[in-house]
Amino acid sequence: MTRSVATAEPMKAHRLYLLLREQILSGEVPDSAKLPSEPQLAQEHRVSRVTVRRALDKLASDGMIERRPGSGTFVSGGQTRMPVVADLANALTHLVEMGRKTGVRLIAFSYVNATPALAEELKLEPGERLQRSVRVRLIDGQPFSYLVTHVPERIGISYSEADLASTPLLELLERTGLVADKAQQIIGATLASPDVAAALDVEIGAALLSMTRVVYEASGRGIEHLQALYRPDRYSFHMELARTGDRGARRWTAADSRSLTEANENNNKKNAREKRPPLKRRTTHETGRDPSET
Amino acid sequence: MTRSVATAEPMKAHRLYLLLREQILSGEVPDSAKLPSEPQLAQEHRVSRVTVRRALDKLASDGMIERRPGSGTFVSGGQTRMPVVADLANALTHLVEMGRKTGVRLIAFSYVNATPALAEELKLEPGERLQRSVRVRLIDGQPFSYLVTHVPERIGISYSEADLASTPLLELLERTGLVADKAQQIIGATLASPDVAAALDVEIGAALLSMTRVVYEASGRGIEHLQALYRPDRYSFHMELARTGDRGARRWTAADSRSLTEANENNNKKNAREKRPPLKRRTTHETGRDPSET
DNA sequence: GAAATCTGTATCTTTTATAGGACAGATAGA
DNA sequence: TCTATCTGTCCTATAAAAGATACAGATTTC
Repeated sequence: MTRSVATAEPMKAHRLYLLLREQILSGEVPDSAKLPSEPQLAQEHRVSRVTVRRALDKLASDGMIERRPGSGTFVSGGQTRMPVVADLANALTHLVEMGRKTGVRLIAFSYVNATPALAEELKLEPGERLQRSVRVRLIDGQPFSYLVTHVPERIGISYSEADLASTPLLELLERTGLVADKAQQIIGATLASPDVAAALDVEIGAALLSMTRVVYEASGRGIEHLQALYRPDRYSFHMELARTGDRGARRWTAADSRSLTEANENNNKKNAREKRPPLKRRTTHETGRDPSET
Repeated sequence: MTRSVATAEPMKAHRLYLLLREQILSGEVPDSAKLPSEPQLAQEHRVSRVTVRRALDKLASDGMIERRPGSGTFVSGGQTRMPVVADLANALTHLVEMGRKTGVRLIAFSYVNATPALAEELKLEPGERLQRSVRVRLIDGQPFSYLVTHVPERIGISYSEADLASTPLLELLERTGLVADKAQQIIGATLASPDVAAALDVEIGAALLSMTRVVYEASGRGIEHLQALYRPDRYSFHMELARTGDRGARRWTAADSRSLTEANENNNKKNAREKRPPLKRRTTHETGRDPSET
């Protein structure tokens, strides 16, 4: 229960903007292709031309489209997102090796009581003390993931706040002698709430990839609960599958992998955004701070 | 370029509604817990109480919360979503075995020219003819996925429109003697555009899980391009991971799996929604139809 | 060169989401 | 019982998003 709804923007226009933006970025609308005319868009989307116009204005100021009076509106070149790093199996360990600068911002750090849901997932007693931390990961200075982790207090005290801002949590855990044995991941999707929207530098209603991961040690007790939110334009899950087995019992075997997606250079144009509301962080009793990136 | 933006709803209210809904459904706010008071919510989220009220009204009409004058607003019991079926590796083949009734609705069927993006992904010539089909999968009568598939024409003609409405595409392909060799999947997130929103029976701005899959035959040529959109409350990707290897070279090995999520029964209450706009399907030149479920 | 179809621009109106109060009735705790 | 704190209701005011319309200038097409 910490979040806030704000922003007063032309809504229909903004929606249309997000939609078109997506279609362009995803390559659904080819580069240099001509968009439907404003009246057409207006009709198709059941809004007035003024609204369409507002959406296109935004796209134009993002440098994503080019408007040619008399002829039409066109998609600017080089818009399609391209996956860049394919990072096998786990984490971002390889990113560094690949020469990308990653960073972490510690946003919040506190100790809380386990909610029933958390306790159940971690297989702990309800109400048990947990260390809660909120971090944002950056790649080349750009935020791409928002991580909320919960770790049993007895484990959490073995490392410092500063450690969190510089070292992957799993590594910290294993340093303390704990052995991660198995884990469970669930991947879904959510809307960006205002605080994560601010942290990830996305619009408030934007779609985010979400991953919930619970790591267990051999004894079966949970040692880490991670709730991660990713910017889908900067991070996505990739997997290569191979067809194995004979007919009748054919299967796909997965070689799971994740990958970062190259941020679109064009989007940095007008992205010195106007609206960065005076959002109040740490609404509850979190002792927050913003350590420098690593 | 077929989509429409519509809907005139209280926006901030709606956003707040979605947010709270999520927090409740995800168990972030425990069952039977007391929500912050209306004035509190108003302050935290920087909106007026009227707006908070509208959001809560919606939640209440969904049966998700219970309001007790004088004391507060409480989360109704049995809200947390529970995963039900864990379907290993590929597809939904196991669902049937598990006794769930699945169905397919064929929404559109046509032949189109490959866009550059499609051609590249499928490793075909740009402009090549493709069979395009749009389907919606149902589980127990409830839509959970929206599938847009593209298949090279020469392959597509080997089965009928009716086949599509009754048989999984991959099976159809392999029936024709084609051998799927490898595939690539990318999982991300998107916003629901009006047409898919209608098809999946979700709100228009809702977050959707998206998966893009390209299947190749041994020769390396693409034989299927699938763009799938999932309702995250009904479908999500699950994976169990095991920690393998010694320290220094430890890895997570994945046993990929997906799972369906039990739909929340409470939501069927007022879900005879008012607003189901007279959306026009098949905006382009698609010959559509709505075959009965299988 | 005329017609059709674009985008650019400007003005005016309608609609409505949101804010901000005031107040009654219910409930819980001191 | 008194007080503080809820939700339930009703009202008005304001800001602004969205719609409607008309027209100028560019471009393409025939």
